[in-house]
Amino acid sequence: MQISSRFSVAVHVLSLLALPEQDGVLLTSERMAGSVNTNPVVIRRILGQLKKAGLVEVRPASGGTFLTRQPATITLLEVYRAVEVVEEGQLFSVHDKPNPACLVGRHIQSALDDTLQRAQTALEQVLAHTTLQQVTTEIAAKALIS
Amino acid sequence: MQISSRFSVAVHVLSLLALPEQDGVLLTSERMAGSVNTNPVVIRRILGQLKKAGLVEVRPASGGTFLTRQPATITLLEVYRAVEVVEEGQLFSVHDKPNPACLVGRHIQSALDDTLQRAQTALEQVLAHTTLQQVTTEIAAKALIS
DNA sequence: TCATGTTGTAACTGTATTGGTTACAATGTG
DNA sequence: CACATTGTAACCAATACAGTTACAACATGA
Repeated sequence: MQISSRFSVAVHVLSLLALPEQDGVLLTSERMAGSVNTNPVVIRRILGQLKKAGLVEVRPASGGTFLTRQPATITLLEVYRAVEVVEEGQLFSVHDKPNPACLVGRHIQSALDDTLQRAQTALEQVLAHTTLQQVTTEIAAKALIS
Repeated sequence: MQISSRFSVAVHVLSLLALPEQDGVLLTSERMAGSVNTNPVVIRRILGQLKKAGLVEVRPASGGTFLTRQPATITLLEVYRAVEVVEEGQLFSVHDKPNPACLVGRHIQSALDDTLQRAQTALEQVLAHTTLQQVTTEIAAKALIS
């Protein structure tokens, strides 16, 4: 089981928006889909989520999408949350309704919960400390040496 | 998307094995299923994975399952790996085949990879530092105060 | 020896999520 | 007012999961 690629696609899309456009052409869902290599509707769905989270402004009809904030102030955790790949605090699913007549069944959930929560938080903290700018800087750096 | 409950069920099962049996009755898949509240076949499938990982010994036909190691030496990371809820290094799925003709498309994967790997490792390290014994101790503690 | 109970697996089911696709109404702009 | 684009709904195929039935293999103990 894997975390949906919606997250990586969202970061891809935001990177496109963060990097200087070539020749001022508008970034439509069609063009973004071309870079991601998927269908424009998939991009629009994700843009809708990013818009709802306040990360981008999408111009309907006329086309064009823009970041509402500086890349340095956008963390990957915000993106991760925006595309709802994982509900808050629900990365691990725990079997429900263990047998309350059993010592283990009665307490396993709360006994595990603390550890699972910490594991999940550890993952999210790494995302929280990575900004969109770091990603685009990395992309630019790789472009130079290759 | 969530990480399969196979993991929490496996920890539940191992906790049953780690805690002193009542009256020396053998722990069959049927009895474990009763505590987890699921089907015995689900338990046997997971026991098969734990056995393959060398964490338990299962007596065929006659019944009965036993830990092969002390609970203090078994980490939740081993259990997590044993039940294969997530392939090694594959917690995040990244869209494949981004457009190589695009600057972002060409470098997004490797630019993201480092961060995602660190996020995943952070999660696994929490599991690596939690032992089965800690879980059963927690269960026993909760049983006392409730 | 043989009946019993258990494990190990295969096969099938229903459910949910995902990513892709078609279709089309709504809409802002030139 | 024509046009390109967005925003959505609807549908599809693929995949994963947990549950279930069924049954062969087999160790034990009567």
